[in-house]
Amino acid sequence: MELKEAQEKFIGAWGAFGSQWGINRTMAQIHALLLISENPLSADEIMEKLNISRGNVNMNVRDLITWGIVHKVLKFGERREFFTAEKDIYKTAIQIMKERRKRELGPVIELLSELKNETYEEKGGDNFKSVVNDIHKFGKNTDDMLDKMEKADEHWFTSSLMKFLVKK
Amino acid sequence: MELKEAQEKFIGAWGAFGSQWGINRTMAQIHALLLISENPLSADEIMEKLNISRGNVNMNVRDLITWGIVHKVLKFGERREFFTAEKDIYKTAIQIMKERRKRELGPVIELLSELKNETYEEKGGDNFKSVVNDIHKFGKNTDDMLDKMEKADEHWFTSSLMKFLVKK
DNA sequence: ACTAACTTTCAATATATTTTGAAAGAATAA
DNA sequence: TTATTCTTTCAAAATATATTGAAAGTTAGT
Repeated sequence: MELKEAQEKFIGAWGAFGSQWGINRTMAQIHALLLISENPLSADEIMEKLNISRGNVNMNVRDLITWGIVHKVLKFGERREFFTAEKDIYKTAIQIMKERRKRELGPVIELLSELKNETYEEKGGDNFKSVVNDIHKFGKNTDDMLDKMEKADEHWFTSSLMKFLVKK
Repeated sequence: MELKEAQEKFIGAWGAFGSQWGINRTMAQIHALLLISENPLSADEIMEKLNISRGNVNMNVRDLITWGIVHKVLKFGERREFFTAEKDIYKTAIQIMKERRKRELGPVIELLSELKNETYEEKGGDNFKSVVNDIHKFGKNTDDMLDKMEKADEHWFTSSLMKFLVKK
């Protein structure tokens, strides 16, 4: 196989994978491209390699930056901006979990707390109350776990956690 | 707050949450509705409560069934089918992880193995090779972890794992 | 076999999301 | 200041996804 072909397969797969998790295909592809590039790339290079418009590159790169997994790189004597992705896959995964936790899990847990503490005039709704309680508990557990993971050092995940879980 | 209002809030939130994770809003709402219903519901009841068409209910319910988190319930003397959701939130979460693992993680790991074992004529692509290796390793770890979780008993997650992770 | 009750299918339609590209905005250099 | 290079914005267009509903299919009772 040619290297280029392998790289394109990788980018395509990463894009497809991302889009099953609510990340748009192009954003995931840009991430993949930056991940495997030897050097930071300019907007023009991304446009060219992925065959997408300038506006599209700009929007998705900025979005990746807000996710904290892509960074601007300034080169001396160059006016343009270059972009690079965090290469440590562990850090990247933690960063994504951290963001999703903040953006999505947080609001849900808040609503569940609210519903949990609410009182109702009517009788019934026992199953509703118990489901809300259970999900709230589960959500809190998950939230605490993610909190711990975020605060843990870089290799804790693969060392302690994985050993605990996998015990090979 | 009225019970009904609380329930609608819950269904809405669950739908919004799901759609950020690649699950369509209606499917997530049907799931939420079945989750909090005291009794199994018929297609007509789902149509009515969520204000959606018969075809939509049918397709999404069937999809939820293939995910293994909603089940058909037959009532004696009733010709229609009724549907209910697994009420144990832990089981539901494990089931979703199990399915996603099978459907999405599997294929990606397979591609990564393939790319990893590939040999290239050209020089270079060192970063590409190392990224493929790292993601492959990470993917395998995650896969092993999920495998362990699936095989573990029902309360392992909240008991052992959570205690290990959270240590409150 | 026939009918009534219910379920499934799927082409057409509606809705939502993504992408484009040209114009406006910013930064730097001359 | 003015030109040049690069970045950002955003309305319009393209694309993708979800939904409808009527027709076809199925099942069970008479």
